[in-house]
Amino acid sequence: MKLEDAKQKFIQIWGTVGVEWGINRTMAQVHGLLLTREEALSTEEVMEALGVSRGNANMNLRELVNWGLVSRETKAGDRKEYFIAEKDIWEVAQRIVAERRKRELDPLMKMLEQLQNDTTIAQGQNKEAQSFKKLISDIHTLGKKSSNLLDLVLRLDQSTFFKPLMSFLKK
Amino acid sequence: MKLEDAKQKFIQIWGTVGVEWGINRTMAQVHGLLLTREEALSTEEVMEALGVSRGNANMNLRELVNWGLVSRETKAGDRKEYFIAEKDIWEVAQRIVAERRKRELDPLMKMLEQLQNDTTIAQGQNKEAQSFKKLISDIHTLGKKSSNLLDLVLRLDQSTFFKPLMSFLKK
DNA sequence: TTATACTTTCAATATATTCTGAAAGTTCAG
DNA sequence: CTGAACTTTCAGAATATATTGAAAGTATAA
Repeated sequence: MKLEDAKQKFIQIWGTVGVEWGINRTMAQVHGLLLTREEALSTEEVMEALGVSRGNANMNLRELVNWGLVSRETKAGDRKEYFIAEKDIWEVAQRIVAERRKRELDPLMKMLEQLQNDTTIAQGQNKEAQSFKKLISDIHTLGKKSSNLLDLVLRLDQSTFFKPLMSFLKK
Repeated sequence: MKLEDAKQKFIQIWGTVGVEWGINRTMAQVHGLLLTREEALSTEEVMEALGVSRGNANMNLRELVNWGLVSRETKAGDRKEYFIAEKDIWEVAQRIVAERRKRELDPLMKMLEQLQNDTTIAQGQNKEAQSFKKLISDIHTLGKKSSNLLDLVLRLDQSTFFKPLMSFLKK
């Protein structure tokens, strides 16, 4: 398999993975494309390589920059902007996890707390109300624990994670 | 806030969370509904409570059963099937994590391995090919480590996870 | 076996998401 | 300024996903 074909295949795989993770396909493909390139690419080059429109390329590049997965570069004597992906895959994973926690887990916790307040004030002590409160509380606790676990993992540095320092992770 | 309103709000929240996680809204709402009910509900009751069609209710209940989040029940002298959710939230989380790993992470690893083979055979030793191989290998390694970490977490029992036994997770 | 009670399927429809591309906006060299 | 080079926006079109509901399928009691 030629190198270009392999890169192309990787971009497709990355796009599919993105969709499974609830990220849009083009955004993941643009990310995949930039991961395979050492040099920064212009919007034009991304459009060309993936066959997408200017608007689409622009929007997804911006979103990748927002996620901290891609950064903008400029070249002297050139007005274009160029885009380059963070290549350290541990850094990439950390940013994705951090971003998703911020967007998904944190708001859920807030909503559960709100619901806990609303429910605590007005409920009687009947069995049905009790078990509903337990449900909310259990989910909240699990969310908090998961969040703490993510913190722990994010605080590990790459070498700690990659080298089998924790015996748990060996094999 | 009345208990019924609070339950209703919880179902909406759960639906929204589901969508963010890439699960369809109705499936998450049905799950939310069943989590709030001690007794098993029939398809009719789910249709009624959420205002969805028979086909939709049927399909999403089946999918929840596939995920192991809901089980079927029958009552003596009654031909209907009833559905009841697993209430142990730790069990719920384990099943969701296990299912997503099976559907998302495992296939990704397979595809990366395939790509590694394809690439190793034919590539030269130029710098570009080297860094592409490193990219694939880094992603593969990270995936493997993540998978091992998930295994560890799934092997913990609830009390280990919920009680602050691991000093890491305290606070 | 037949009628009834129930479950499942799936083509048509509705809804939600993503993409396009031309126009408007911005920046900057000259 | 002015215009060329570039970026951003956004209404409409295309695509993908979810839902409906009637018809077909299945199981059981009598």
